[in-house]
Amino acid sequence: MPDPDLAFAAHDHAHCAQDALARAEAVTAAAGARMTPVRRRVLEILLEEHKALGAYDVLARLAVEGFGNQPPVAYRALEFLVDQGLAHRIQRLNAFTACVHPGKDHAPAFLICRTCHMVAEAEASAARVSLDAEAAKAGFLVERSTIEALGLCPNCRGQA
Amino acid sequence: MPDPDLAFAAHDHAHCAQDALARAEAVTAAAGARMTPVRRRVLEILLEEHKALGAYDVLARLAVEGFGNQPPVAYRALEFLVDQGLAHRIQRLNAFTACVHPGKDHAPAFLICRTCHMVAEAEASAARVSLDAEAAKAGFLVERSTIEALGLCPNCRGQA
DNA sequence: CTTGACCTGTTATGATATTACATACATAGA
DNA sequence: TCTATGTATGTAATATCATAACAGGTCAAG
Repeated sequence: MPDPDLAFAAHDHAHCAQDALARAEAVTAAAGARMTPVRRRVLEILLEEHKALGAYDVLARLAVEGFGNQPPVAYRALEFLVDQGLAHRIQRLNAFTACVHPGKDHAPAFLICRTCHMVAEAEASAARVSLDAEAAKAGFLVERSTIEALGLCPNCRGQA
Repeated sequence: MPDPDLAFAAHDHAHCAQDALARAEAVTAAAGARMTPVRRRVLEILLEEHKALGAYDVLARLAVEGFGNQPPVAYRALEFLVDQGLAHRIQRLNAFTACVHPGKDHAPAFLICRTCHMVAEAEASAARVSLDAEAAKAGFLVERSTIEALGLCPNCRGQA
């Protein structure tokens, strides 16, 4: 993860989002998957901010733009994006966020600010190694793991 | 955590559960909290197996036993138990599991078997240290974190 | 024996997610 | 080009998870 925790830092977000979108196109092309209008639009919506959106929030946006307005429309597009590694599901929030580093094979930790609700990705490999090792002691084989932190982002810390 | 990953090992479960219950009484007494019939019963239900139960599963059990049969009855008892550290919420499952080590101040990782659905607690401090450090690099202050692993428990690995 | 805090129960509703089925589209093979 | 096949989308209906708001009951401190 070359640009850690981008989300909290001031950055050219238009560029950030456009870059992620371009990479997403490349990723799906490489995987032989189809980046359809709904899917692209959902990704764009998620990319607008470094926050997590609920499926119904996304759905509402889609509906006014003439896409379907039933839950499966949103859930399917979101599932596709998650499968392709273009978005992540935040368990703690029952919500979804665009991946900032599409293309990289990664399983990040998420830093969720309880005040401004921004969500950043953080490198999680060290934590995962510890977890896998601890699980191995019990004979448990970890296939996937969820690591999410709730707390205060640098900006909100300053204000408190 | 002195008896790591108890859940997956053969053990005298009646004793395990009874011990947890006894400690729970001690914990609540020490906290000046009330271990009422509903709350005790919910804890007992959770202690019957090393699995996670949804609030509505618990509620159904309560209802046939003459307790209230509306969701808040279960959610309130579960919330109480979680607050007291007597139960944990498993985010990934939207479900709850009894704490195996009540009284110890701990924030474990959870090992969730995708086949038999058993849930074990594992030591998470090393992983937490890594996570906190990584977050600190971004200026993020971690207040609480969720670490959950999905995979195969020793028993189910054997069968695969 | 009353007051105040807390617990329980109920109604109602809100929020999140999936199943099932019908229709439309895209692409590879005849 | 046509058409068969897999895949994507749209919709209705329903399942699952969770909370707000309020009424009544219990308990223990003063």
